[in-house]
Amino acid sequence: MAVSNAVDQLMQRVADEFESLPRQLQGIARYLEQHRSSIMLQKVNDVASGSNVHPSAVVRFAQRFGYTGFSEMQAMFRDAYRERAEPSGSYQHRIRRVIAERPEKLDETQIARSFIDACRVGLDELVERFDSARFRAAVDLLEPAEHIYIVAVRRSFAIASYIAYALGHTTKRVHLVDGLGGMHREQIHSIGKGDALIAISFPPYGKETLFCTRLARQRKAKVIAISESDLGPLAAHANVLLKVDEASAFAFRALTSTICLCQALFVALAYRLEVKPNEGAHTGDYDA
Amino acid sequence: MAVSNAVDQLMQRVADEFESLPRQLQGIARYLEQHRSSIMLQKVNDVASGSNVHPSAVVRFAQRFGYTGFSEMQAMFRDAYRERAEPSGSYQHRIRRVIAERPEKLDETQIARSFIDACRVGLDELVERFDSARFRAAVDLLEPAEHIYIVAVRRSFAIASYIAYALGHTTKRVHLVDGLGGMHREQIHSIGKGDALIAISFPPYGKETLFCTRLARQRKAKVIAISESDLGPLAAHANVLLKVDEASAFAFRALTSTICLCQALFVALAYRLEVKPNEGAHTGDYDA
DNA sequence: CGATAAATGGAATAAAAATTCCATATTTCC
DNA sequence: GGAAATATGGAATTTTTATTCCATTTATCG
Repeated sequence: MAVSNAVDQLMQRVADEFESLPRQLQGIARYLEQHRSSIMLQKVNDVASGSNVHPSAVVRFAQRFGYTGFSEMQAMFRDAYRERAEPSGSYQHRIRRVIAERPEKLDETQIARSFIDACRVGLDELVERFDSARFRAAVDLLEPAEHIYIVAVRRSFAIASYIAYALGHTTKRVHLVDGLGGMHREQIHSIGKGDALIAISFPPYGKETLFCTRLARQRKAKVIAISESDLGPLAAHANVLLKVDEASAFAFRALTSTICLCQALFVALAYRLEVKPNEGAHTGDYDA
Repeated sequence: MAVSNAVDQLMQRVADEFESLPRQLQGIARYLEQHRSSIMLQKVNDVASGSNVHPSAVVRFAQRFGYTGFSEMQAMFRDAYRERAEPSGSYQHRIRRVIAERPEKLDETQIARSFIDACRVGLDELVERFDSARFRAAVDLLEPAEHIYIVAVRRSFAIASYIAYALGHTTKRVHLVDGLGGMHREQIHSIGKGDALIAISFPPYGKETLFCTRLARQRKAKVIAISESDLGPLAAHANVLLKVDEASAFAFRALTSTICLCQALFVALAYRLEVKPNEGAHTGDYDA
């Protein structure tokens, strides 16, 4: 966790001066930041290749920040690593230490780590319990639908928001039932046979979400439900239910497994539809 | 995902054959075991000195275990470190290799598992690179603010949506800059000293988000930025920047690490404010 | 638009580091 | 105890890697 001061100091200075660096030196700066843990192992040519510059540019970069050359700057990364070469302990060891210590008042770092650890466990379980047949069935239901409706409320709305955004990369007609102006009913009213609804809800279930799934089913649309159990009220109205058992810590339930599963669902659908993604590609300044 | 790697295999063979090694090679064996985490950084002369042998003995040791020389054996230590230190990069490289090597159609299950695995790696990195000082600083900035503004667009909007929902559990005055009716500017216009802005954006950055962070800073509000790098445009206007390096698979970037970090941030704030959560508790049918 | 400064590409050179090969020492075996 | 095999020390050589220095290109400024 606590990284070496010298590397932090260098990276801070690099960040401070970034705007005023020539283009190539900016590229080297980005490369160093992305690969700071392995700079100590790389040849000047590796850094140059990775940054799309000539090795002499890497030497100039180092000299600009006060080192005699790449070797001296690299030695600093290497020394920093040596200082902390003792293993920091496995995940289990660290979590046991936190539990054993358990100070009466947790500080922010401990809270954050516990929360993140709980989320990691959640993802581990997501993999273990992954139901291939249901997942494939969900993709099968989404693929032929021209219109896809999405509904979720409050905590889960973030997921619905993302799915709507992601589906915007396809040519599906996407209807996000966001309840603007209290118009959940009006927004779902047009659903019908041949359409699909993605409904996301967890206990205590959102009335709006339940209403939408019931109506969708009545109208012979396909319902893909995302929830924590087959035993909840969503299951009865769903053609397929994808189960997510979200982790929780400090009484707050995570969303990581749900967003992960939904992103995977979208990626699988995109793959099926042969969508060519433009995320990560710089398309002017449209994405964020 | 942790595999018995080449280093473990070598060390096991060395252990098996230890008794039958000449005295000097035994000394090298001990040295390697004691310093396995830093062999990748050492010159053959360093290993020789540390083992009280001549460098040529180290070359002979390596050759005895099937390597052409010290360099080849050392490269194996180095590669093992790279797998651990940059799992995301290595994983992304691996998944690209899987895609490249399998021109046949991937099925949904493979896509889902790969995506989830990438997200797990992302969370592992979130823990490894967790910056306590920055995280605490973010909580310190949010705690005293009466008004908290949140801005993110498109893909990242899901995160903003969740934060707004979560903050609804506190008595903060929450302003979600959702751009309804094209009114980003109007929604942020009231921000001022003593307020806080949470801005979430990744390359390519949202103009709306950048505008809001600039204005917030001009108005002397505190800006908590969530982005992937100190070198991006958000950093210049942020009081504190929380870094998230999201995994991506099949050209789609995940959101799991970002949502996880933001949830941890909220939980830490809630703890600081001594908020008593009602999530997970059945309070009629309000939550979902 | 031209002069000047800065940035860049890259071959030549320098330095560092690994390996080879051989003389000598030590160990093993008959 | 001596011959043969193996181990060891180390200088010379080779290979690898970093740095220097300069020509060319690009950017900046008046």
